[in-house]
Amino acid sequence: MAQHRTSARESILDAFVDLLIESNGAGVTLDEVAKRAGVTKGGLLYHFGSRKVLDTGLLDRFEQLANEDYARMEAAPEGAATYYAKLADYIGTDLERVCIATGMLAKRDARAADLVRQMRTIHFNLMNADLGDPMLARATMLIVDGMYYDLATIGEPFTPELDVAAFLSRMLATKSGR
Amino acid sequence: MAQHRTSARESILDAFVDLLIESNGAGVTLDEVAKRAGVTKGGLLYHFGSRKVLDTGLLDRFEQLANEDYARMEAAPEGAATYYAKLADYIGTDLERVCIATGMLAKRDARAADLVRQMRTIHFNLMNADLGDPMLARATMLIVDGMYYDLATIGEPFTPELDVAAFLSRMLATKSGR
DNA sequence: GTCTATACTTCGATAGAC
DNA sequence: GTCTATCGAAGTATAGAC
Repeated sequence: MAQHRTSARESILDAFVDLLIESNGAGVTLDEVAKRAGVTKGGLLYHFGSRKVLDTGLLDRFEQLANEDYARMEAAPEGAATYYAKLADYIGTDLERVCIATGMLAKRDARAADLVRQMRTIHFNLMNADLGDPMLARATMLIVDGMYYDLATIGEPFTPELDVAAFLSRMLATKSGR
Repeated sequence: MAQHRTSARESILDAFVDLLIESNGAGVTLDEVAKRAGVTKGGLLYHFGSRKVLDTGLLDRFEQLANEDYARMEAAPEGAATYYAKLADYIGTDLERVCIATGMLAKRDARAADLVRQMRTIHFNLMNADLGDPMLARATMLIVDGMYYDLATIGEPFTPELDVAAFLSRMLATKSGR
């Protein structure tokens, strides 16, 4: 039974992600999502039976994209830490968008919060395996996260911007001295 | 005209802060605030004429407590950076509570967002003046913020916990080598 | 100064037409 | 499969009694 890869469903999820990002954590209503997706609330509720089902649809998409990224990070020739620090390669991707949207959901959805926690743990483990120094892995992760946070929330790099590569050099230089 | 230091107003603000923290970014209603404060919604709306006025009341309190803390941080004998890194002295204070509550408001209130941004800038400037190294000040701030974030949101220190004092030693050791 | 009662709005969800 | 119409719950705000 050949069936259209139903794009209405995907359009609705796209609209949901967009609105979650734009509304910056405030509530996103089914009416808004339906309007943005070009359907009515009734139409939306045909595809996603309830608000909760819509949330779950987003989290499923997040999980898929995140898993793909873990694999890329682990296999990165430049190493997991350097891969993680390349914010320019992350910003603007579908993964980033779904990630932000999932973060917005995390306040009222336990599964979303779990997925975000799980992601942080996996990122740390990969960077630790790469650098072989838990303290350095931890510091690097915190710094990259913080820089991204400033970039993402304030909309511009905090002044002065930190050169992560230079920071890593400075930190790595201290390893031999222990 | 001696007038009671009207504590109903303060009780309402206390309840508002508590509920904002507990509800972790979800909506806090006037009914909930009123109930927690031991007044009715009508009573609440006598003291704070609208939802927006209640928000403003919280932000005024934040601004006052934050300004007091800036002064302490600048005058700290151990230096601004070390003062900033002492999370144990911050966690559990009224300042922390109001700070979290203000952060919750920042999503839907522009003034709250501005106050948070302003606080970050002041913290950075004080640490930079203390350390005399913008890159180190920036890294330290990001790391302390990140550790606090994990502590506050996940409820426990991320494993492994980073020793900020040791980190500062390692980083400061690299300064002479530039 | 604080409470009760209620009006108005918004949101999620259901029923049923098409 | 998508839309219209509408319900019920929850939220903010107002009017007026006490």
